[in-house]
Amino acid sequence: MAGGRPRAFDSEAALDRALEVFWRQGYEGTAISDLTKAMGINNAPSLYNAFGNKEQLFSKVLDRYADGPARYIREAFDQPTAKGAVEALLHGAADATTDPDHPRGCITVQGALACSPGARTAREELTARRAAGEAALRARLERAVEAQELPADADLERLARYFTTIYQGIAVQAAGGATREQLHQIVDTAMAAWPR
Amino acid sequence: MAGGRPRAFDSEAALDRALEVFWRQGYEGTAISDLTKAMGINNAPSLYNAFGNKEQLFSKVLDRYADGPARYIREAFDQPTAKGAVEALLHGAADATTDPDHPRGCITVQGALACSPGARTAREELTARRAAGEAALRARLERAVEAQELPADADLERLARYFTTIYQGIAVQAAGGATREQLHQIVDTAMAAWPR
DNA sequence: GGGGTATTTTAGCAATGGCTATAAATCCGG
DNA sequence: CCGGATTTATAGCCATTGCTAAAATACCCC
Repeated sequence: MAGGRPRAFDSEAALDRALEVFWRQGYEGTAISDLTKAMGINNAPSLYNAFGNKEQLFSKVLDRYADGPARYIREAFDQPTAKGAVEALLHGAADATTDPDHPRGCITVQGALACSPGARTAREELTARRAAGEAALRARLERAVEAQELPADADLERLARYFTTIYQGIAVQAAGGATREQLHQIVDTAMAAWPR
Repeated sequence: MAGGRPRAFDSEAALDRALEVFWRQGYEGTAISDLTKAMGINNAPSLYNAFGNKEQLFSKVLDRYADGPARYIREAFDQPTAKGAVEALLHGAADATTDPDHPRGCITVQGALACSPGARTAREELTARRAAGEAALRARLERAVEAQELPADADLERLARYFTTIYQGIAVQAAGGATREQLHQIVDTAMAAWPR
């Protein structure tokens, strides 16, 4: 078994660059040439060889996003209380969506909200990932019922959907230029809906 | 003064069709050929002659949106109380973003959240219109202070931004497939933040 | 029916879209 | 230094993008 000609670029760094572009311009607003340029790849075939087609690259980029800039989401669920978890999630979103080192907003929200039929797969993937986030939050709330932090008759689906809506609204606000402080204020206001 | 050859299509009906397409596919996901097809115009020059270029058409479409499917927004502010106005606004959004006669979501949110540099003007126009909505809500809250519905020290900017965030979150939820009932529930939950 | 006006029609341009066949280059093990 | 493996490089395909010049058509008024 031999080795073959080595990659001329770092795969993970290239994925980070691709993430940046998709994040800023959305799936449909991103051309392959935008990607190769940003990723430091001189030619399209190298990109296709390494990451598959545009859809497949987008999917890999979303994984990278979840493990990188959006890592705080999973970590938020590790908070000792569900209320703390939601606060960590939303304050984390306020920070992440206004991080000067990244595009504004959340790629899961703005990556492909409305698009042509040709981008349907990408849109559906994002929809599924958003639904998965909501489900994860709901699961965290269920643990809170078991721990008697929340009453047994709390409407967890409703709560999870509400806070997910806050999250997504924050992402839109960030994309529109809201400041970090303003977003944190929104979170504080939103927490008024926490069951008492 | 003469008349010239008459239009072969109804301008307002054509705008409604264009709205539908931009709403469903976003600014960047919509091709001129998509528009002419949907608008019942056989050729591009007729469209350019009647509505200007893509950006200008998009702007006209947004006006049409505000006067049509999104008319409920302005009307909501006419409610006798500010709380009633916010409720009318958000419950109206729950209905409008899930209207089976229109695409899901809100064109102001999903029309151009993240896009290529070529769509910058469209994105900025949408951002401005969202900011205008937030400002209008804030103005309505100011009237409520004058009417002593709200305390003089209420943080109106914060409240307006919070409910705007709810509105935008609802739009994302709707685009992702949430049901009308679920969205109304979100509104009820969100109203817990109303000052007491 | 002719003049003036505004529209539609036809045809197409230059640029870009995603993607790929083919060939050259660079590695490893022997 | 050769053979197998893998990646890069060159070049380009075909469809579509937003948009437009030029010509043909249809109306009103006189």
